[in-house]
Amino acid sequence: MSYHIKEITELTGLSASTLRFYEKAGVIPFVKRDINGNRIYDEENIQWMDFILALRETGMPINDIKNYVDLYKEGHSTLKERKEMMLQHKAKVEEEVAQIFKYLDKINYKLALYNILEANMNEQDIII
Amino acid sequence: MSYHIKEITELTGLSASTLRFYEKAGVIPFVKRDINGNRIYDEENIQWMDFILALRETGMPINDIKNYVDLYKEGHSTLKERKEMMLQHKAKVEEEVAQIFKYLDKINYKLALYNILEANMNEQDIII
DNA sequence: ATGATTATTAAAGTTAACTTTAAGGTAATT
DNA sequence: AATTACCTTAAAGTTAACTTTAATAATCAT
Repeated sequence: MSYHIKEITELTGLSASTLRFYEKAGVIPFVKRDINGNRIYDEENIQWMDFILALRETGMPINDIKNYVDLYKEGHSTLKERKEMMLQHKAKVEEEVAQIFKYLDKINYKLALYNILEANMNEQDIII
Repeated sequence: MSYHIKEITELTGLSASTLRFYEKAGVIPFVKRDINGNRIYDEENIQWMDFILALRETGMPINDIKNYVDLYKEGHSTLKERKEMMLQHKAKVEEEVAQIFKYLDKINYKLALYNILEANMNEQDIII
């Protein structure tokens, strides 16, 4: 199965210009063209995008993703390097999530205060 | 206790220019000045910053934080509105964290593949 | 065969969140 | 008295990640 850019925008939620931008930035490799020069995406492209989006959505900069893709293009000799990149990225994301939980605690504390304030205000309504 | 900007950079990890930028953007309210016009931060400022950083580090845009601070300045009549903001932000952050976990699954899957590939390569080393 | 839809490119524009620069003021140290 | 270490402002510059624009081309439906 092969798809034109419009179908990929619907599938990924990315705009056509973003898809072109990513391809030019070296993030989406091996996109073929039809006779008119229009992009044609196959299953392999879609699988790549699925994974690349996981990297982007977890905060990996596009230039780092490009570096990862470049290593992939070089072949199996770069396997260890790519694995190392993934391990480091995973560790970074997990650290960030741990931080977010700490910050969520502060937000929850604030919400608890709001609830107490609200309760007190209701009491006054009754007393006065 | 009161502090100059240098001490606050050490305390928060934010640069002096970022602190000035935040203040100008309406994110850090009620910062006083000494006789020479230099900023003086007190405990209340520091507590605010601590909370404001929780909002920023969980992805709230600076302009939204400014709106929140503006509501706070308006007084207790905006309590419900502020609570609503916090509830929505909390929900958004929790949704984002849930997404990140899904993406981490994909990264872990990739890592599992790398481990299998590595194991197979070692086997070949032994056989050949 | 004409208008709508879809695609292409290169280049310029946008936005958020800062950072840097330039020009200057004050205060303590040597 | 001069150097050092702070601080101030306004304005310009930076970076990442896109988006928009402009000019052009192919294909499809009426």
